[in-house]
Amino acid sequence: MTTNPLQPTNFIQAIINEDYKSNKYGGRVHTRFPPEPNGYLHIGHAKSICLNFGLAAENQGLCNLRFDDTNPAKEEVEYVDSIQADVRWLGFSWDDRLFYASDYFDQFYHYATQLIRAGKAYVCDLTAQQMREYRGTLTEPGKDSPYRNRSIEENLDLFERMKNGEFPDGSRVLRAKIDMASPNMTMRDPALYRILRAHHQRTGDKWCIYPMYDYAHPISDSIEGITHSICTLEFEDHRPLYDWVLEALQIYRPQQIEFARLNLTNTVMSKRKLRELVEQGFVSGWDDPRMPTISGLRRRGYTPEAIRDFCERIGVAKSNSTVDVGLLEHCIREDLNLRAPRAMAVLNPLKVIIDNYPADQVEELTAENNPEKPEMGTRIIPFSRELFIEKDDFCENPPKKFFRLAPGQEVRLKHAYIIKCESFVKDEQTGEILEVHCTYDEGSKTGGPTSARKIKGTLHWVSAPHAIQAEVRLYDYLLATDSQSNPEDAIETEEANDFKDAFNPKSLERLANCMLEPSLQNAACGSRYQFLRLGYFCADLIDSTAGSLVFNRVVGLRDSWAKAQKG
RNA sequence: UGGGGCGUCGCCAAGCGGUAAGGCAUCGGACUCUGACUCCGAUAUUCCUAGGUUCGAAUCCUAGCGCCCCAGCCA
Repeated sequence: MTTNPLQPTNFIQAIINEDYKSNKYGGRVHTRFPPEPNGYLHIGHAKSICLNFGLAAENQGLCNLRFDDTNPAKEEVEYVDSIQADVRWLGFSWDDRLFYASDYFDQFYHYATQLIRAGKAYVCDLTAQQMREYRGTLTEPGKDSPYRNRSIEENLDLFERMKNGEFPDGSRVLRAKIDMASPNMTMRDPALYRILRAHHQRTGDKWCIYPMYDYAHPISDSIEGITHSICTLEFEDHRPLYDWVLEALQIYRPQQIEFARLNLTNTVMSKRKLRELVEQGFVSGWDDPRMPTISGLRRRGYTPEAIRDFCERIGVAKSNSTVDVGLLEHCIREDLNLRAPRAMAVLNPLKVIIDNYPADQVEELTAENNPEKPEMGTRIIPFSRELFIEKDDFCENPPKKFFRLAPGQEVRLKHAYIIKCESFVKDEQTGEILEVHCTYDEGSKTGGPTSARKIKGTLHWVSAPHAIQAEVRLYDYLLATDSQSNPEDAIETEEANDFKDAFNPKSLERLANCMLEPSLQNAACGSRYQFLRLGYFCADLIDSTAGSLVFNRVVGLRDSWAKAQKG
């Protein structure tokens, strides 16, 4: 109970504030997150989770987790487990309020008989095909089912026999008696119960009739004392039915509020499409780091904090929108910049030999772990005569403003010395640069007498004899469409018969021969680092082991040089 | 030609009759032993269009236009 309404941050909070004023729910705020356990949660669900749990928390209210398990044909325990893990990982708690719509099956049944007694529901024997024909079209009214005026006694008898398994699947349904001529298709005597012999993961074979969403949802909300039942826009047309059910039953009435679901550029967000990617092998699973699923983002290296921040920044409204994935990337960079320790890793190694450095000498250099946070301490990095630098950091014929290594050019090695490129060895057949020879300025070591010299470029590097070889996986967008410059095309491609035509064949690039600084040897699975000048990387939760490290690139650092080169 | 929604900067999004917040992106510049971070500055005389009401409109009225959703015994 709050006495000072919050400054509304979105239209739903504004409604809550109004409800406080009118004392609609006695000052209570009670929401729920009601996933159907038929797939993995994705970033779109995260928006809903943050909204529901967030609104409850900010208004000193409660939020339930409720599985909408009314269709056993599609639902599996694997999904209920993953959903709970994901919600928890995102940082939300439902305490002891974990519910299942199936908890209420007896109650639903009882209420249904009540509707029949009130003359508001009837058993209909029309086939699915016939029902479709009787329903009419968007512009023409439907016509009454010939079974619409059965007696209450007959309906009661038939419904009970439906429950008792006396009729085959699909042979009859229980329907609400509303209005076959309603301009709202949802109100044309919608089905409330169907006969379906499917084993339910929680109720087993107790039932052979299962309630429909439109019937089960309002009652579940009512039973749980939900105040604000938040759902997505496509249910707007269902709101009159939601209200009708509760009104007909004369039970407590929550209010349904709809908001626009999240769409993200360069990816897909429907469970159907995500499942296709998984089942047809486009990705390795629901948790493939390219997937916009919570488990995929987690494996990629995203933090719950970044995802929550993202959900706050995108806002909540009713207009269909597609958020630029760049905002998500911004959120994880901002979070990891402050938290991730730095390390040096070379993805595409090029040998550098410091000709005037003693062959058998090894120095232990000190490097800060995070310049943003001195309290994160320092670590030791070995330096020796032979190093690896990034192939991209050397150029035989450098373009203007190339502040990296090139013949005759000087560059600073991070935490170490200033070196100068004297010569290089090139494979004349392939044109590949094989090694680069340099000399170093002995006094230029970090902290040394000539270290303050102005040098434009600083490179990351790894001591060759000390380097740890590792695999690094670079990810790009799932869909290659550039919806920014050509939104129409993107939508067409994505919605085409086969959105997979837009699948980005370069969405995964594996680099097996990367060289890491030795401090990374004990990187724990899931630990995140900023590889200097490259981006943020996360030791893979599944494939990385001490003997064979595997890092995923969470997101690259912003790169104004690359951008300038392109433009 | 039915019903329900939505239309404010490239992408999100505030605004609710008093003279266009903020974020992302973009473009300049400063700083820099990460071309990162940070910092400074720029960026809608205009709110889908056209009329109208008003001293005053993105906000009210009228008429259009555009986009999304609905004809599952899915959710």
